[in-house]
Amino acid sequence: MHIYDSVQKTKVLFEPIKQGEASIYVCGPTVYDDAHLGHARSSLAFDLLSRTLKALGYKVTMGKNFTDIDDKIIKKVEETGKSMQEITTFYIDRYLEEMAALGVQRADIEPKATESLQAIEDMIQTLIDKDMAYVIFTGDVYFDTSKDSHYGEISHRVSEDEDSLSRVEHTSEKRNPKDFALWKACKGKEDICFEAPFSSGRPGWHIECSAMIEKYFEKEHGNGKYSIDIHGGGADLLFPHHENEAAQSRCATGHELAKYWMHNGFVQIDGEKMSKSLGNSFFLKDALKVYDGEVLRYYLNSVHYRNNFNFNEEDLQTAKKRLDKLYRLKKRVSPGKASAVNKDFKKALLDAMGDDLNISIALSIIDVMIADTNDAFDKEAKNKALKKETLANIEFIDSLLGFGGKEPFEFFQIGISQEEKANIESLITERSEAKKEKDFARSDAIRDELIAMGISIMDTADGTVWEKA
RNA sequence: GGAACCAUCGCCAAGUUGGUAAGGCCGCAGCCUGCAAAGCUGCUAUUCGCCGGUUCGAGUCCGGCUGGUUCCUCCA
Repeated sequence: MHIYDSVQKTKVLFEPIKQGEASIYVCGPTVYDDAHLGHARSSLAFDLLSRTLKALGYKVTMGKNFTDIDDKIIKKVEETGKSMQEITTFYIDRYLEEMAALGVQRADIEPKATESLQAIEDMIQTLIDKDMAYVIFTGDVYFDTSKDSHYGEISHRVSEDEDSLSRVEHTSEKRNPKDFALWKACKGKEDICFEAPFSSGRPGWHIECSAMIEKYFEKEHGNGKYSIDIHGGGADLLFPHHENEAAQSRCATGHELAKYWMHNGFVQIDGEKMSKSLGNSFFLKDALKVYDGEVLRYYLNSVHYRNNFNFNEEDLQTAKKRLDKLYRLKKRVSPGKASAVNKDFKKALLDAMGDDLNISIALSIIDVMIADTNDAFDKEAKNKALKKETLANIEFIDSLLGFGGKEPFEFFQIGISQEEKANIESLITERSEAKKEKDFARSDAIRDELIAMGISIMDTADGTVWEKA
């Protein structure tokens, strides 16, 4: 398996800390609002990574955190009058539900900041004790970036002279402009605070991930040199978030946080990064109202994870057409029992995905398989061995890439109610009778009626089948 | 202002170590069909933003230019 390491800025051979195992930690969402398409893409990208490593035989341990202490959450508490926990559990549940709809496998470890406070405090205290962090008069604790000679190596940021041009505001209490908060002391009585030796307050964002990785991964997955194999997240997290994480962990523990760093590209709308401030964010829940989760998954995963992704409806329809072809083939070989997956096909897919998740190649291999198989069935409709192998191939696609697992006839009927279904069936029966009597005017009229309803029909050797367009 | 990444057919999009352009959508022709749809077959970039350079040979390496995006501030 080769992966692109964003720190080394090149594709490298993945050599895990522990033979045959892979530990991955991905920065999860701050749970103060619904997930948008960007969260989906990140989640999907690392789901693909996890599935690929599993298919290659690695024992994967996936961690994804929930940041459930944060300024934005507190703001939401103030706005809504609800408790912090009410808000965070609500959005965590929503997040998990929506990711499940996209076929994202659950992480093995899902730590929350609120459940890791001791680990966070311990790490901050260690840094203070080592004089790598300092408490200012307000009770805030800052990390002293000047004490870490490796600071900047993750994001390749030159430290010189940055302050003169930087847009970062200078806080006089900070020793260095780039020092960042490990702990924020509470400001008022209504503020949400946790007691700690240094002050009553709450953790800064960066320290959460470091402490959680240390707490949940280091012992079982680390080797004294690294805590985890791969640390992932969106490209915007590289700096400052991951730089800061790496610095804290390095200074507090004496070893590096992660052996490899991977970052996914953005979802863009009309060529611009999707974000709330731009007012162009697209909630996943809204997309899921209109499109099937599996189609969204296929679409969002159809472009290499490191590239930016320009979301638009036309491309989504194209993606759906491509997925449809797989399901039409599945219809052709269903129902039945799967035999063994074709070895060459499996190897080709694994080779593609093993090359830094080259999904484009993987999808093209699938397209070719579909065409070849259809061709073979056109020539020999009752090739039982091929039917079984095709079912196995599709099962493999589902396990590796997370699509193609549905019952094929149902796939084409998503969103159709029972009454509509009955109506469609009776129209088709009527049309078949008209056809039998060679009343083509009547049968074509019925077909037009169905098309007007958004239903397309196909006459096959086994009778007429229909699909929602 | 500083830094990084990207620029391939009408659209989407692959293309480690330079060796002569995957796949999908759309389109055209054909097979199949009562006609369609679906499926299949064939065709569709002498060319990879522009200009130079290195080389027997460059989409792939080097330099410059132009255009786009991102990061430097919360952010997937």
